[in-house]
Amino acid sequence: MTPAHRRFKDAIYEQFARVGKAVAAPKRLELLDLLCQGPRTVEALAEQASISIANASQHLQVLRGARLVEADKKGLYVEYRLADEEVGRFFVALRGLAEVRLAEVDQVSRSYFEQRGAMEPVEGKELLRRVRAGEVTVLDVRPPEEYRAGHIPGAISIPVGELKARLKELPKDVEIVAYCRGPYCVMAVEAVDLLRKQGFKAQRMEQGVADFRARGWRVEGEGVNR
Amino acid sequence: MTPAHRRFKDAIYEQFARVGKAVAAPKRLELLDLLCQGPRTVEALAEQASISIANASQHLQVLRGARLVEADKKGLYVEYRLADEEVGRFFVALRGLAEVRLAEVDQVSRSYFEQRGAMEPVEGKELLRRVRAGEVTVLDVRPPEEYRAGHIPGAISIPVGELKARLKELPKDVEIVAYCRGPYCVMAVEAVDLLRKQGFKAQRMEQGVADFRARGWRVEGEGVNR
DNA sequence: CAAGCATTCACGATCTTACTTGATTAGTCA
DNA sequence: TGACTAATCAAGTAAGATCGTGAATGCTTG
Repeated sequence: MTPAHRRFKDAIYEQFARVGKAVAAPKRLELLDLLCQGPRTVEALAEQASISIANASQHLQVLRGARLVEADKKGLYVEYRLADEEVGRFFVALRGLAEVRLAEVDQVSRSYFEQRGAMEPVEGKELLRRVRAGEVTVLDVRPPEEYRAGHIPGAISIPVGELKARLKELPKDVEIVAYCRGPYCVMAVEAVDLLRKQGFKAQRMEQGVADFRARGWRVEGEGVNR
Repeated sequence: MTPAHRRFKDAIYEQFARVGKAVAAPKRLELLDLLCQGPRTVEALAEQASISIANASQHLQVLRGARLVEADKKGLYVEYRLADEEVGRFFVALRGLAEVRLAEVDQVSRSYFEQRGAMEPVEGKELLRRVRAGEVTVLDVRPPEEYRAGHIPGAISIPVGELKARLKELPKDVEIVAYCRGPYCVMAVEAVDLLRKQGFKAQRMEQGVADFRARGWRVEGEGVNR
């Protein structure tokens, strides 16, 4: 017969493990990362994570079972979103722990970004300071829905696909800092690439809105599409 | 043929999931929690988590594979410890997320603590303030190794098993605040129970050293048994 | 009411994980 | 050296997870 305190501990850690299990699959982490950018339909999530809709639906239900995300019907679509700001912070913490502890994260991203000629010339901290102080033009290159769901204060929105056609909206003389979904998203890398070739002074910022929120910094335009 | 950016994303999220998988099993979380209190041998961990030694060893290797813990041989024993303070903070964050999001955590612990007559009469914040200000006698009822590996500044160490025999070491007039491994550990509950029956003014503090570290507060006697 | 569509459910194939038992390794101490 | 011991490894089983396919659900719109 198991003693009561053992049964209690087993029950408690089993609950904790619900959260652990929810973040144990790579695809669920990718979905969570996408949801950190803003709410989305199942279809959009499936497409952006490159999985089938049925599969996405199942993963989302696992996440919902752990109460990390919530869903409600918006007309014909079901819209999923993070259940709580705390979930975004937790995701950023997990990602940060992986970055700190797993050398492979650095290897994988280094090999990818280097082969694309992406570099880290400017000090991250100094760049963040200038962004926050409004000393540079901040450019959000994510899809417009994500910009609407929340963006860095003062940023202008030009999706990376439209950038080439909308270059005239950008200043040639002041420095431009482009950002996207976060350190492992490539949209801002592409944007900076293009801008530099066109003679702009452009930098990439690794942080996205999830990182800003996790640091307790202000994010503009939240809750617009609730 | 999968595009390069997809392969990159898959590789990155797979790395993140290593951390997720490591915290997906209840027993591994229990081991992690124990290791937050201080380094331990495989045998001690197995016993305290109520699993076989072989099983504990395997779980510990999973944790080590995710670089969350480190091990080195100390004479006849292998001593495991957290790889990084960040790991302790991550564990506290996961636990906190489960507490906030999962009503079951509250239910399970409430039903257990209530049936033992444990209560939360004092405001947690006010209690913490008094502990940090040194206005009360702080009592650490964990095993002495754990006290040695790190304890709340100014706390005195009397393991819960020895408490009855060592009551004379405690003051009758000033308030005593007992703590143990954390909110889901029952040692401090027992201690407070005993103390009150003996006419002491005793309170239980839910926080343990892991919580103090996670808040960036000072912990005394760290690294003594490295 | 019926057609259309986004999402979920159900089932099965394949893979992974947790845990046990028993053997093996690598260190200690007489 | 040889008995002893902590920890790991290896193999097997049972349970659980991932993901695809195709059918079912339920809302919306004509």
